[in-house]
Amino acid sequence: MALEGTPRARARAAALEEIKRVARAQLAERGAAALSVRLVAREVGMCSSGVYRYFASRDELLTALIIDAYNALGAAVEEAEGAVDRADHLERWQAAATAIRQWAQAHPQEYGLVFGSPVPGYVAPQDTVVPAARVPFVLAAILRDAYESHRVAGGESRGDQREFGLDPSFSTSGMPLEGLPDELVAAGVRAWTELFGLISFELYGHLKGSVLDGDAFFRIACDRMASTLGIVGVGVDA
Amino acid sequence: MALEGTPRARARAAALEEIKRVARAQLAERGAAALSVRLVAREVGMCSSGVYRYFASRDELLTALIIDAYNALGAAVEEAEGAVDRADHLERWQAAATAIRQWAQAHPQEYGLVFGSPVPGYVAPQDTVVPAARVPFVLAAILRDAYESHRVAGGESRGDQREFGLDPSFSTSGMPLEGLPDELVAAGVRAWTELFGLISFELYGHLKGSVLDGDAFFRIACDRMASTLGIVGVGVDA
DNA sequence: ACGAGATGCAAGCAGTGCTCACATTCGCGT
DNA sequence: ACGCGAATGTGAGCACTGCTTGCATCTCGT
Repeated sequence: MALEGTPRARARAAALEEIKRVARAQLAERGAAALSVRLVAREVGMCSSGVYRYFASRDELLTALIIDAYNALGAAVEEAEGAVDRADHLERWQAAATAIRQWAQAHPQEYGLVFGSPVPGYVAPQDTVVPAARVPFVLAAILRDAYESHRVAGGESRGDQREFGLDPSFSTSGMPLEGLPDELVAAGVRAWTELFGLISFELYGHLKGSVLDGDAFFRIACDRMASTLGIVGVGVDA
Repeated sequence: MALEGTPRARARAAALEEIKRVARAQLAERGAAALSVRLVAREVGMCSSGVYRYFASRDELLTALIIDAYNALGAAVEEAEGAVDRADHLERWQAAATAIRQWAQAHPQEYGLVFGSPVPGYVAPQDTVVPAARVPFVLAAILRDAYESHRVAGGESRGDQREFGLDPSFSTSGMPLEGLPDELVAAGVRAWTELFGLISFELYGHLKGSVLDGDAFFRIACDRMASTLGIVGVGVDA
């Protein structure tokens, strides 16, 4: 990992990382709209136009930060979920969900960059799809493991995902969802959206006045979601 | 309604509305970040500094648009839900949910302004809370009506909303939720967040690759939510 | 050792939000 | 009916932005 490539390439990579580091700091404390190339340049110690040797535009810099954010969130979730007994599916679900929420609260601006309203004419480049899939992948794996550990005869995928509005290529495109009943996959997607809907609503203050103890509400909500998905704790029979 | 107040006041109100109209148009086609006071001023036909007689800052103009957006969404939902047989709770739920989704898709930028990531240091002023409550109010009323029409003995609120993380003042602050079991109120809040989470995810492209037929998926998801909340159609016994 | 390409700089363009001193104009109280 | 004061619109200007371009410089691979 360390010191690979020519010195030139290493210097370039270092500068790139330094710019992103400074940009991330400014993003965190001033918000995405206030992120200024000139300010970043000043703080990095170079002329504003120098940054354009590394990022063709402000948008491209933002895109880099988005990809980093996806990866940071993905890594945090993978680590938290990976530290749990594989057989305790409920705890794995709770760990993953809690990790998402905690990361969001620790990095609200980066979270907003990714899951908030996209900036004006912004279209997500292809580079984001792999990092973006890391969290759904973790959640899907929990769902599949839980399903397989309590599998009962029948209830297989009936191949009519379209009835649920699902994309037929979804279950076969790397996501660990093969063989799961469509109904369950659809419920999983619903839980996924609820998870992020809840976290976003809480983060953006829409729950002010209705939810007082965000921790408690979130924990219970996750419990209910897991229960709906047939995800149970260790030592519990289906 | 028409022609109230002094001529001055009417002229001012007209100018205010005209500015908001133009701003809303620009917001719709260029996004919130690109909304420019100078451009609005030009299009309205006055010098850029003139608009500052009406809005103290760009942020204040945006806030006005946010309030209008809340009210437009609220009105759309109220109208759609109000056109349904009062006794058909399931259809009322579907109508309200569908109205939210359709409004969001018809006004993505305004929706994003309200439910997306808040701009940098932005804090929602108090003026937004009443308009913001219109949609939750409609949903809560459906939930209450459904509950009361199938009420069974017991299951009342036990007064320990805190256990669910709920705000004790929530049920008694105008929202039509008095007397509902805490568990049900909590489930209602969850459905509320799922609804907006789903709409946001779809609108922002996070479901690309998993959901193919958004209409179908949304309809089924709403069905399941309603079912979880005990909201059933007319002529169905509890 | 040298040449080429990568890197950084300064100046500049067009645009932004916002302020301020200045006209004008309108309408309310007398 | 009239005059004064407030409300309204103007234009210049400040400090900032993203981004481009021509030029120098410096570094690394051959």
